[in-house]
Amino acid sequence: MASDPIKVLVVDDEPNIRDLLSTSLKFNGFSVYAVGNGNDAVVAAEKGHPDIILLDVMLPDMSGFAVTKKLRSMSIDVPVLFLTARDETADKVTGLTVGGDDYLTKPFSLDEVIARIQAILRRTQKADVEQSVLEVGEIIMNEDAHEVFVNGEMVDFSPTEYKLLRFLMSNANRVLTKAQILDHVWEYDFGGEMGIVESYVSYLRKKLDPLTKEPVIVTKRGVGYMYKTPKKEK
Amino acid sequence: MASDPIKVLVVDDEPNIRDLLSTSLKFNGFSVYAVGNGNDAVVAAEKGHPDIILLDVMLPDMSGFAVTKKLRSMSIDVPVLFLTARDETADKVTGLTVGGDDYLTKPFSLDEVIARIQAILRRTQKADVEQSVLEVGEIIMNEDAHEVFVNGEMVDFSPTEYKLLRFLMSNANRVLTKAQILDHVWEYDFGGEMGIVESYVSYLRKKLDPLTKEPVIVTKRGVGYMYKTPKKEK
DNA sequence: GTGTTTGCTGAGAACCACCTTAGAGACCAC
DNA sequence: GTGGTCTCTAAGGTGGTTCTCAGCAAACAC
Repeated sequence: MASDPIKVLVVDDEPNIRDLLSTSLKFNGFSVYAVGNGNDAVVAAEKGHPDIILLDVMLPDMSGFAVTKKLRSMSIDVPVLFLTARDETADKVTGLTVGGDDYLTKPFSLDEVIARIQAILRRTQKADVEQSVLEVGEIIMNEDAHEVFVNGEMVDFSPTEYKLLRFLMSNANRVLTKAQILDHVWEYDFGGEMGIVESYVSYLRKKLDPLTKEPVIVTKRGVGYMYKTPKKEK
Repeated sequence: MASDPIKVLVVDDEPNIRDLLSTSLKFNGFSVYAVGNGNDAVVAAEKGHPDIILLDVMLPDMSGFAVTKKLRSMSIDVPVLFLTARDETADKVTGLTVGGDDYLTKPFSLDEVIARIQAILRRTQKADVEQSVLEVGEIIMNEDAHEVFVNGEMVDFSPTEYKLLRFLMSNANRVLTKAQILDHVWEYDFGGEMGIVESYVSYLRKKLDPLTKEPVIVTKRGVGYMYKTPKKEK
């Protein structure tokens, strides 16, 4: 977070998604510009020099692929994170993630978006982003390899468990409410109850606690959960 | 409290709640403007440039979500603290804590409102507010972690105990009547007796006094209670 | 001193938050 | 398909939390 903020261009025709992404990304320190169709996207990419583009595949005027093709032909090599509906993924997206590109299926979770953006920027070295290794307390999380080591021992996690742990770790020593956790770790259209957070915290504890000196995830009754490190800092 | 006062826009269709919040917030040094429906809220947010909005989810003309959506689409990124009825929480909460936003269920306590507002402003760094660490006398309260240290030793408190202690500490060396305490720490529709304040003061003392040199909560008979620090500051 | 008021505290009942687990169903790999 | 993993729900159990009450102690007034 030292130098200039990372510039993100968001391209999606659904205002809801656009606002959701804008709000979330801005809050995470990115500079965001959002447009709703392909033509505007090309213009914005040309003039705004974004560091990365979040690009919906289905746009009203032209496909997201056409947008990138146009950009490449203009020698604009900004990396792209495609957003696709679940059924578009298999056949269409394959082979598109050339270069540093990647794709994400809708509905996604906000924490996942941030993580993917940082992964792409790390790979393309276009900007200084957070380390790919997140080390907090007794746990080391390697974002590139998707591996977690607890006091030197590797532990397997399901995708959701991994995302939850990452969110807790990146907010170490701060209480997070179940609503916050739900909003960031689960997909944005999740319609279920907050009890699922309790379940997944339970799963994490079952795997983590046998390997740590003290419980790392503490319950703040009536408030939420907190990933706690032994050392106390301000 | 150095520079300009923090501007709060209150949006609620119930005049009682509006007055309650306005009075309380003004008394706490905020500059308050209150409206009763969504359209007025959008106009007020546009013209008044508030630092934060307290927004009821159920409004007569449009939902609180629609209001924020409209604001976001106008690139007005002011953080929002949603006010929801208890039964709305479960299904509707998803997406509320995106960005710097947060939510509070009705009925709430006034002290909680202040604390949440300060927490949001702290996170979004939109204004200079109090530190997240409240240190008064021998007690250190970390608001982010919801942890309290008494002379270096961590002490657990229930949510109500915590709120009471926070209220006493933030009014250190000032006598608070039981009625004041009840009004600020308990939910605004609490129907019980003031004896409960005595009970909770007793709970606090039982936990605090063994760790402090002298009692920190003193009784002013016939008046109320006071959190007392050894050194006296203005 | 006596009586009255006010505050303190422990006990207990009702409630609620949380933990854990089992299981149904979706999804994926082979 | 078939088996396995993963997600999510539901339900029982547990202990924490809230609040009331009643008896006792302390302060006060006379």
